[in-house]
Amino acid sequence: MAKIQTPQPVRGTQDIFGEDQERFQHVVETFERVRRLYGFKGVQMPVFEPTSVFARSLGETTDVVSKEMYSFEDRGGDSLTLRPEFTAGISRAFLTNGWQQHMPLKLSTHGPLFRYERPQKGRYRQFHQLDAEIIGAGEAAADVELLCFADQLLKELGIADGVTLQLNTLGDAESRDAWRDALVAHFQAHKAGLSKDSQDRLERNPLRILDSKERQDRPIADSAPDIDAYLSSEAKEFFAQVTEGLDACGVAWTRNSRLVRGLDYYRHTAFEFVTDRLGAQGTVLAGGRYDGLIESLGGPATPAVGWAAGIERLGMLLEEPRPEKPLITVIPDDPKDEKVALEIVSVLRRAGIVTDFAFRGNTKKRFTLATKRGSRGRLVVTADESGKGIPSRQGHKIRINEPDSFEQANSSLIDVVLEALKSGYNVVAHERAETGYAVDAVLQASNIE
RNA sequence: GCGAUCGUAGCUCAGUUGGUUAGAGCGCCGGUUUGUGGUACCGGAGGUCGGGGGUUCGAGACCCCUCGGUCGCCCCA
Repeated sequence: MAKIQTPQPVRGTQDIFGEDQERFQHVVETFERVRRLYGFKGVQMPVFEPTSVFARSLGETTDVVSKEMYSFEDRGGDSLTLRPEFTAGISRAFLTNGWQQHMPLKLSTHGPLFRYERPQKGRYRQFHQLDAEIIGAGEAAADVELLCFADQLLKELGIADGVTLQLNTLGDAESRDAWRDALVAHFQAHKAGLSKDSQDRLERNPLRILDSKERQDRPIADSAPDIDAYLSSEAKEFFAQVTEGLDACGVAWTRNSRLVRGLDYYRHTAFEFVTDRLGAQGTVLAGGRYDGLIESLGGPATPAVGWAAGIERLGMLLEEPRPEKPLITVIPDDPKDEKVALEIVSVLRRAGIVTDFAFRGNTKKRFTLATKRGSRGRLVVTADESGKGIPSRQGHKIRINEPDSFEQANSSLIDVVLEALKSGYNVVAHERAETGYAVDAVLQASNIE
């Protein structure tokens, strides 16, 4: 028989399972909880959009657009792109749904994004982000609220230690353009001293030379003019309001005048929460103000701010998550007892008890499984010769034990389980078993049909 | 796209300068033991050594190509 080649996953994709899945889930659940505290509405977006949505808003010359997008033609001949980020799609939705009426609109979402990049740890071709945006608010208070949200999220995830908020302003459109011209002039004058990468950047993305890691670029980048000299008084005032607001909220920040954004649409506030624990993938949450974006998509001039955070990266920073364990495993003592056991399982689950049903193998195997899954207690269902048990069948009793507490039969777990069983049965009798670390009980159906 | 490094059982890895039937631990399956089943002991299954080509009497080890992982650059969350 010819052996067929097993399929490989697509490069840079991941199957998230076990502990990774628990980390992922914890990040998303914490995000969902905190965003409600701040009054952000959830929203779901399509995973693909017309290519022009991203091409126009991100800037044609950016790396993301020019070489990292998953773009394809559909059967109707339209060029579509798997979303490489959230902001452009949300802006498009804002326009096509007439969400102007809800301004200022606070939105949040999370889900998969796609970028054709070289995979590394914490960087995938299909990756996942949290996202928060405030659309239609030009006030610095919107920036402050968004940053407080981010700060609280990181704190509640327990990863704020070792993470610093770096803050900068790119000024309004005029400030930014004037600064950019000055930078280009400065770098042009020192072009010969720049690294090859940075010489390329001079054409495409001169702002990026500022945070170059190339040693030979540092003196030139460090001596480049700061934005401050080019800020209009309005832009200066705006940034001051943001920093004062952060101080009022108790959010720690540091000014990084070398912090810039890669995408064209950013104005004013730019920020990154950075950790030193993830190597080259140190940025854990980043964003800024993008007042020009919606206009560039053909809409009315609409101020907006937002951020995004990598779920995988946040998950990697989390403390060891405690695994999900069933509270109790129900074990029929004999195949004949399975139906009754299932009935009990249903009653427990409906009463809110996390219950596992051991359905494979002999009784010993079922106990082994209960141990392996880490359930705190076992509930064994056995036939009861006294005939006092669950009516309409021949009579059953249960035995509950908790292996971790051999000495204490009257543990809280046993009480909790007995209490839950009362929602479906009358517990007519229960007593400590002869072995000393278990409780036997007889159940009687409480509502007889 | 560039540079470095790695790829042996389901998992983590060992396999000495190329040399007979490729090993261990954990996990899995079966059995014995045990205080309700933790533990301990015995046995078993499972590998075309990422894939393809080459050098050689002989390759898991050497060479080339290719596909993946990891780290850095680029870019970015």
